[in-house]
Amino acid sequence: MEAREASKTSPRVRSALDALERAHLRKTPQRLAIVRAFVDDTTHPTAQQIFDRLRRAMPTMSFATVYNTLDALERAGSCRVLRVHDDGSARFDPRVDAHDHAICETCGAVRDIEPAKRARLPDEGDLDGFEVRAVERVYRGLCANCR
Amino acid sequence: MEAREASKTSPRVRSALDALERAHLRKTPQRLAIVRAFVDDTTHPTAQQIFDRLRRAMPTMSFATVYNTLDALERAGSCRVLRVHDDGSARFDPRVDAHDHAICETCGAVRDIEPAKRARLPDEGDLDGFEVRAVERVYRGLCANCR
DNA sequence: ATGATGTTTAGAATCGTTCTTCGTTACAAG
DNA sequence: CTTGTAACGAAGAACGATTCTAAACATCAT
Repeated sequence: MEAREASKTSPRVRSALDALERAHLRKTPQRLAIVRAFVDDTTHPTAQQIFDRLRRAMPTMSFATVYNTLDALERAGSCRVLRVHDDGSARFDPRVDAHDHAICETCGAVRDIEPAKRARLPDEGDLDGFEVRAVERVYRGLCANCR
Repeated sequence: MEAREASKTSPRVRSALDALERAHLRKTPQRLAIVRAFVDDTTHPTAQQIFDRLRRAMPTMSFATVYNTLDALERAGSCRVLRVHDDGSARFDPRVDAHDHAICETCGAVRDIEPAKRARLPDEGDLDGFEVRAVERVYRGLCANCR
């Protein structure tokens, strides 16, 4: 029973719902379902993949709601959008702390990577007045499975 | 007259055409026009922008030909595709040597950045068997104009 | 409980990109 | 030079991902 209770309020689910609250966004059943289906997923799913998972439990769920909710979560600061594939499709990442991504050129899998210790920014001179607010690093290559 | 001659065979134009030849791709008038319109452009244009420039000189140019040619150039190794904007649209970059990009969150401009000296890869342990073939670094922030 | 406001639904619309069909052109072999 | 073959380009239709629209509905502060 403790496990069941914990699954309802896993730390990530709780933090996503708190973020919605802070942003004055309503906690609707749809949003709750999407948060639960997505927030502990490290595979960087597409909106379609999240939608497919939810159809079973909420058959009336609209595709637009998935986009709207992920958008709301992003505005609330508990989700990020990633565009790392050739087709430009959006992948959603529930991790919002600093981290990088490795993309397998063969199978397309996206994996979180801890950033290099003492990673460097370009020399100020090379930035030429540009003010860096965020850094994204993408490693392209072959995952352990595909090698 | 030297200037005119040089403009017809700028080093980048020549290198792009050589690359086409090496890849056994034909040097058609359309491809030549696209190469000339694009190869010295550091603004990372969309296919639409390149198409608009060419309309004047080649009114019959098809939109698909722009994509096909940029694709051919990419396969030939003298162009890269960049997807750094929220809409996932493709930007084309004639620079194929190692460099990074800064994206202005206000105006959307994309600027080439020289990579940091001694930039680091993540620790092998964190890569967990992933074989890195290429690294892309994107800096998001404010360009000198928009600050 | 109630109402103002925010949200969902379903499907249409949009946007960037790719595909398809067919006519044209380049190049090679004779 | 002529012809065959494959590559290429034009035009527009098709496609897939995402966003918009209008109307019905649900949430939450009061």
